[in-house]
Amino acid sequence: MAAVTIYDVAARSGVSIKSVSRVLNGEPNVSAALREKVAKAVEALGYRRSLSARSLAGASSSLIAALVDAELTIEHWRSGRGNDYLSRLELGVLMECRQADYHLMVELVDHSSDTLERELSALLASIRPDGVLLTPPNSDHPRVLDALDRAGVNYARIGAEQQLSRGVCVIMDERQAAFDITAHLIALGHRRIGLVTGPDPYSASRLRRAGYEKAMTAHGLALDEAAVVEGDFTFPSGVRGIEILMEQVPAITAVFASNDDMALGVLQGAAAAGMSVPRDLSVVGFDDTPSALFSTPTLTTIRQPVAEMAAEAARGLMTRLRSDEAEVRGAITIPYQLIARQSSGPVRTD
Amino acid sequence: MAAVTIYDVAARSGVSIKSVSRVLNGEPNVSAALREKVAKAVEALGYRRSLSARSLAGASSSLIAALVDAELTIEHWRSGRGNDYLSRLELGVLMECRQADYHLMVELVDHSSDTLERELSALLASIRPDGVLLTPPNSDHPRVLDALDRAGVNYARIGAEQQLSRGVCVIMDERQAAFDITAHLIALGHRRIGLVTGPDPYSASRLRRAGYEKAMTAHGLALDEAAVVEGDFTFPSGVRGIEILMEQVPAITAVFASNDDMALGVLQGAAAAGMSVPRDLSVVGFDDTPSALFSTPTLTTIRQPVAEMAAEAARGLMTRLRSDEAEVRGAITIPYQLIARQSSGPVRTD
DNA sequence: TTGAAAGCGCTAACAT
DNA sequence: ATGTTAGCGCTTTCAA
Repeated sequence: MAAVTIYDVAARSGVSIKSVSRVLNGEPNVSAALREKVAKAVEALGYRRSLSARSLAGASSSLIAALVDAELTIEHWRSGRGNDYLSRLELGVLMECRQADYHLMVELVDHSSDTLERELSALLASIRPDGVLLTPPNSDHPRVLDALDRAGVNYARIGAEQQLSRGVCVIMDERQAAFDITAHLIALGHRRIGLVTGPDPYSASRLRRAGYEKAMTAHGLALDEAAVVEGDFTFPSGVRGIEILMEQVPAITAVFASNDDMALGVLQGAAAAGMSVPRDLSVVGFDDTPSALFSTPTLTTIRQPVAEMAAEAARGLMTRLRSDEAEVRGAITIPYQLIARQSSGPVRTD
Repeated sequence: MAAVTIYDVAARSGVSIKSVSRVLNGEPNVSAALREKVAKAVEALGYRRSLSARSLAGASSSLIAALVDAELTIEHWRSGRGNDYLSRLELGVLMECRQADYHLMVELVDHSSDTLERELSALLASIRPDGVLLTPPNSDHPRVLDALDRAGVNYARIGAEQQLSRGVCVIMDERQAAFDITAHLIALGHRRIGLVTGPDPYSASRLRRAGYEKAMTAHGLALDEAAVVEGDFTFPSGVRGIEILMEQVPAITAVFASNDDMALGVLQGAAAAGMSVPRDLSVVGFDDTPSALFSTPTLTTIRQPVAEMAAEAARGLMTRLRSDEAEVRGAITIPYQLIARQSSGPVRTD
């Protein structure tokens, strides 16, 4: 079971280990004959370069570390749910890693820890990834970015909002998307449109609210404080949201929930109150989670191409790794899509 | 930016690198004073052992590789969906890795490749994980197991069915669960119960079908070939499933779909056909995906504690790694839960 | 175009 | 209880 090493390959092909290394790395100045000999020996022996030896000796580890928020993860773990966002994200990254021959390591990072910097630099010192992939909320966390900068490691930020010149940023125009979906409701004749926002610390919450407000005022509609309630991105908070809204704004005909889970809650709350969607109430969400397709009625929402964003981020990161931080470009914006389904319809005029 | 090495720590604390190594690894025969000195130097320098150096020099890499099916992943990636099962699984593993100071690497493996063995041994030769985590369908793939055995690497198998003495197996009693949920329908008075199965290659499909059949015959109900249709675990195949069933078995009053996605499809198909669930038709699924809670009506199903299974698998694997394969125990069976929601009700008797 | 030799930062025998 | 010395399997100078 002794592993096949570069020495075995060198011996079998009758060349030096350096030559083998050259062939393996596709370096120039190697004769075709030598290349051929080595390739044959590699094939015959089933040789594979050791990742750890390579990262120890060389400058690169071929490792991409995805830094996932611990708190969020633990919460999901507790409730026995998966994380659709993360799952899609990982799929995207995985596909790119496979192509570019990188390996993906998934690490938990507690963004709310007060020893955050220490933990991060410890992690980086230990695994020495070539690049780091940041997911929300870490992608917008200045202390995280600072720590990575200090460690001198390249990173890509998915769904970032601020300081978009730092790292490879891949974003979606959340504000415009929220504007669009609100405008969609207005186009259907709705005037009294409620909003169930997400928690304020999330940049997504703020941006989506801004888009909603912009759409309202752009169409000459008044902003009504009573028509806005704050949720926490969970299903129950959506149920509560619509209950409050119905009380505060009895004439309400449409609701924009800041994410699908809450929109689904709104759907259920509306049903419980005897309202028929979309006849009595139009409901729209944001994210296009799988459930948006399975709900009754199916949910009008914004599709966020998370996997694509992640793939783009990974690609950007790898490009940067290759070119040694040569090119510095701005954020990459990925297009979203407004998916009109059954939950939104023309305002009732009886 | 030069990395802090064990030599730096040794120099600062005035001891040899071996002593530092001893302290770091918690080896015996170290005086408290020395331990103290080293700890201080480590702290002061912010020293972290290099993963690659450790795995190169030592016998262990502190790496767990999760082998995820490429085909399945690519399919999810194409359709822009996440994979709830995998997501939950990963959460469970991640929590354990964090505790035991292992790192998780996620790798795609194409179980249908005809160079499967080569790819696997190449992967193992390259990253040299201490242990491997197998997810379905790889966890039941003899060629995969053989390749891992040949490489001499320990593995845990999640959701395995066959040869449960190989590796650390963590399973759920799918057959019994299917039996239970079928019996649940029978107890509600249903006699004509349809089954939408999953694809045959999946052991889960076969086991669930077996449980269904056992429950039927155990309660003196005839097995009707026409009441069984094969789906492919997707939502559309559920829609098609109920369409076919209604045609083949007009008197049908209940359907057991082999997973939730298909059950949700059945729900939609039934609604499209003007049937009210559960008044006209009871529907049950399997998995308890998030959507099961958001559907209208909410879905009666079997809750599979995937995260727990994965955590248990990881724990078992790590134990085995520690004890050098000392203990050989059988499969670990994790309890499931029948969750009765709105989609199943007493048979209509008018 | 090719090769020899010196590390990379650890662990592991083998002293002491 | 502590230290010395080899490697682990590569990449990287530096020579030839």
